[in-house]
Amino acid sequence: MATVKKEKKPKVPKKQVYLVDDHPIVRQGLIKLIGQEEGLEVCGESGTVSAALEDLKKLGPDVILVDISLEDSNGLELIKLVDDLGMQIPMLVLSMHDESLYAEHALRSGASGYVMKQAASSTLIQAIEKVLDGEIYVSKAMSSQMLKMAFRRSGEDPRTGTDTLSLRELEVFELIGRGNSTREIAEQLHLSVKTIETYRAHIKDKLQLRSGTELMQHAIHWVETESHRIS
Amino acid sequence: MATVKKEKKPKVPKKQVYLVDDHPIVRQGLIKLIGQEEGLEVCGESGTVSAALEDLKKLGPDVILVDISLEDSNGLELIKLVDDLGMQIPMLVLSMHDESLYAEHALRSGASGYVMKQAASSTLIQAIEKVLDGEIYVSKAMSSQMLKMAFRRSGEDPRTGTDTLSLRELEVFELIGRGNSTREIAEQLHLSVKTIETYRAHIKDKLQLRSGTELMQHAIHWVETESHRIS
DNA sequence: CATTCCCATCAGGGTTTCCCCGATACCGTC
DNA sequence: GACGGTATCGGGGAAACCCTGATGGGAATG
Repeated sequence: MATVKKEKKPKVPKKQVYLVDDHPIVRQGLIKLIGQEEGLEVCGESGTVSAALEDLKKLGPDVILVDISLEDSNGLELIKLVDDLGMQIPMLVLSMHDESLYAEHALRSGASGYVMKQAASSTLIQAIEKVLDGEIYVSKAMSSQMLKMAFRRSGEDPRTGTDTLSLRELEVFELIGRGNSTREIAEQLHLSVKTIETYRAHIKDKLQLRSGTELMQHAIHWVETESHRIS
Repeated sequence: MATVKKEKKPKVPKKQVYLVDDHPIVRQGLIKLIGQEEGLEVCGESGTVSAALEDLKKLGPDVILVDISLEDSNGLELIKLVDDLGMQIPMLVLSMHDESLYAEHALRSGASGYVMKQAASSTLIQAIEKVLDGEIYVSKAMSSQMLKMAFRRSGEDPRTGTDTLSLRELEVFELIGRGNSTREIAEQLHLSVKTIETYRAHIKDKLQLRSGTELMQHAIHWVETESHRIS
């Protein structure tokens, strides 16, 4: 089914878009939204990493839209897998999660862009076209922040901002992420509360976080996603 | 565009659907999805409670689709407001949040149904038509669970977990998980800081958490994982 | 229909933590 | 040997937390 209306002049073949999102309703919506565009067409969709991988080999789309949270795994895992397979397909992350928490991870995993679902639908279309042209898309606010980050550590192995932290700071960061309070950390490390407070301040400074709440959010997030491959 | 085949006889006027969702992309998708149906038509949409209330008075739709998380408030608040205004409009909650956490609250607030975004789009259409007929829609799993709950309403084992939280408490819990401070939450909900502190205390109590740090840890973890788990 | 229970909202006052100012001392390194 | 980074602490005010209340409004129970 889904016979396309004006099939008569296929001189410019439509770019094929593949969708990966665990919300069928959102998928259906995206199909309609993208199908409305002149140069775009949805060639397939799924809600799981496994189904997506199968489809991708068969369909060979021009661009992939990936949600972060999927039924069986994480969208970033899919992106890494596709990237490792050597397929040269631009991938755009479409997520309701906050950009500041995921965008950098997404790009490092191999994505070409990040769009929040809070964004306007025109933004999504723009982003798709940008990554189809081989460029990177993130919001303006995000790109300027990432540029700042990139400048201050030019030398080393670029991971997250955590690599600018000193050993002690990293230790404290991890303990924060595990749910310890300032006092508990001080006791655990046999240090003064004041010292831990200083570390918190330094970490916030280096990671450009505004409040202690934000610090905690990032610490917990980091512990859950990335601490296992460091220690 | 999208000229419907048999438009010549509008003897059965289309039912007017109003959308409230804070994700523009999802809204666009829903418009296309619903507009595709014979008997349905989207007459308006917004992402905020205030805008929705204005529109509703003017448009008088036949049914309202409401997301839980909105830009300025909570979808259930909107439902209560509309319910209190005496408008006899069936309202259907459409949310990415787990049904077991919100469905009961939603129905108590005055909604006629609850559909998760993880559901198939055909489910949504069915649900819309059911509530248009004046009936209640929840998933089969949910309805049986609610029946069970209703039967053993003798105040036995107090359930532990997020489902013991009241509406306000859930709201605050989620805002904590999104990295908001107490003051920020108070401002966002137009409440006193003291009130938010009370909620935090209640949440800690109900969830058996010891420190505010632990509360935050759980809230952040919940926000990050809850959106893609289906029970 | 009085009682009880939960929910939503807020206050007072003491304790703890956060945050912005420091400080000292130990390192390298250039 | 001046400089920058690290590790360690402190003072003091602002903010958040914690405990103990209070009020009013529903819903449930008897």
